[in-house]
Amino acid sequence: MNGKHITKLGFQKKAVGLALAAAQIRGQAGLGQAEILGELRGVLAAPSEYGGSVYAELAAELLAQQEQERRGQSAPLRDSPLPYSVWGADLIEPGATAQMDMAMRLPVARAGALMPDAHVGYGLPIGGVLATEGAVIPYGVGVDIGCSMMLSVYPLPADLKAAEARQLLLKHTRFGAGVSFEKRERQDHEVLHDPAWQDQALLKYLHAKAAEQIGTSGSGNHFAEFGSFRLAQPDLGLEAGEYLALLTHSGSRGFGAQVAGHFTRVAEQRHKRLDPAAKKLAWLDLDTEEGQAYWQAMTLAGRYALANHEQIHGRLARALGVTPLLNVSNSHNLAWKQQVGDRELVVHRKGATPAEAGRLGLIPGSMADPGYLVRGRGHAAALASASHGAGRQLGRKAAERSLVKGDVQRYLEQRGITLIGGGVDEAPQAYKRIEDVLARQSDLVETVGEFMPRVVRMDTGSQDI
DNA sequence: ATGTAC
Repeated sequence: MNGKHITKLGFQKKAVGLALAAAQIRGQAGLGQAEILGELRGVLAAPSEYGGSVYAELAAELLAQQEQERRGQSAPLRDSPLPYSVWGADLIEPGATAQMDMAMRLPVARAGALMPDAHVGYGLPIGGVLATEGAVIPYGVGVDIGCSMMLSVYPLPADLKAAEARQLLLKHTRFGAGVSFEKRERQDHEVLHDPAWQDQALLKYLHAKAAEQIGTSGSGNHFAEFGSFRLAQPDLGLEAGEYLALLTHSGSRGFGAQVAGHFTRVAEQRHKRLDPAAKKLAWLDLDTEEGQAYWQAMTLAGRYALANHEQIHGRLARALGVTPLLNVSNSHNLAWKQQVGDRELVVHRKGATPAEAGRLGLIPGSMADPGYLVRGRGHAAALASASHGAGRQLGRKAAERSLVKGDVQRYLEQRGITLIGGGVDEAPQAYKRIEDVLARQSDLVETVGEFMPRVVRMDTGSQDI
């Protein structure tokens, strides 16, 4: 008798172990394998009849699992989507709108909005904002949980030599999938000592990876770049003018990716009868153990991602020998509990910047276009959100197919950009014009300052620029 | 996004 016999009967998750334990006891009582399997079949068919037996614990777990399934299946999709507001509809591909429509048909959906950088993603589109009640959607947060931006403005003129900036980035940042910091370079951080790591087997398991990778940047659209930050008028305690600044885009690395993967699978298991078109929008109820576990892991991944930025900025500030005048950061892949009207809802921002009234946020353009420090206006219909960047206008493969390397190189040269790494799939031409995107959301955020990249580091793409 | 499943 082993786990395979048990799972073959149809037992799942925790029930497998419980069934094995009960089978062992029955075996010791002298029953044969066939007899035990027969009894287990009986328990599976009618768990409520085995309350007082050796199978009591197993039966209770099965009943709980059945209840979970019923919950997930109790409310079907709405026939039509709840209404939601769209910013910059002329910039948004139909596929992204279709995904948002689907999200607004979920029984747990209450409100939503689509930002002008929106494009197709898994489940919820990138640039999608979705408020649910009592439930959280792993793919409503995204694969890179806590993906975020950080800006440091230094008390230095914006004339750092490109060669020096390049050396600093090469020495103090780490890019690439799977990369970690060398053992002797590794730094500790408060977040690694959070008691939450001990609360779940998954988090315990992922702690070592998190400790190895902290302070790294990863791959894809993540970057670290020196540039000039321009403040048109005095603000935030700074005089108007140009400053040297560092802008970074990073996330929760392998740790967050595995948390996302795990809980997405759990959510999909819970909603097996959900319309296949909404499969990637499977949710977890917050009043379940799993929902709470995801919330805890997601929150930890959000703080871990910001800790990555802190270490990147800490290393570079030390190397420059300066203390920043200003440090701003924001997550743009996360869910928050937020008061919406008279209810507390779960607001998912998947590639959307929190933009409550007065709150600072960072909206990057591309490796060769300006990014912006913005101040939120707290627009209610946008659930106090804005775009998280320019947004893709070409998918990665489409960019590699259609963009000409010489055109990309010329674009960088014309703007005086020094690039380390970088792939054609991340070329400026693969993104919407940041000016267009900002123009469509002037009622969501006001511009405070402009950051122009000068020396940019990214992971190497499959096709170098 | 990650480097492929506790």
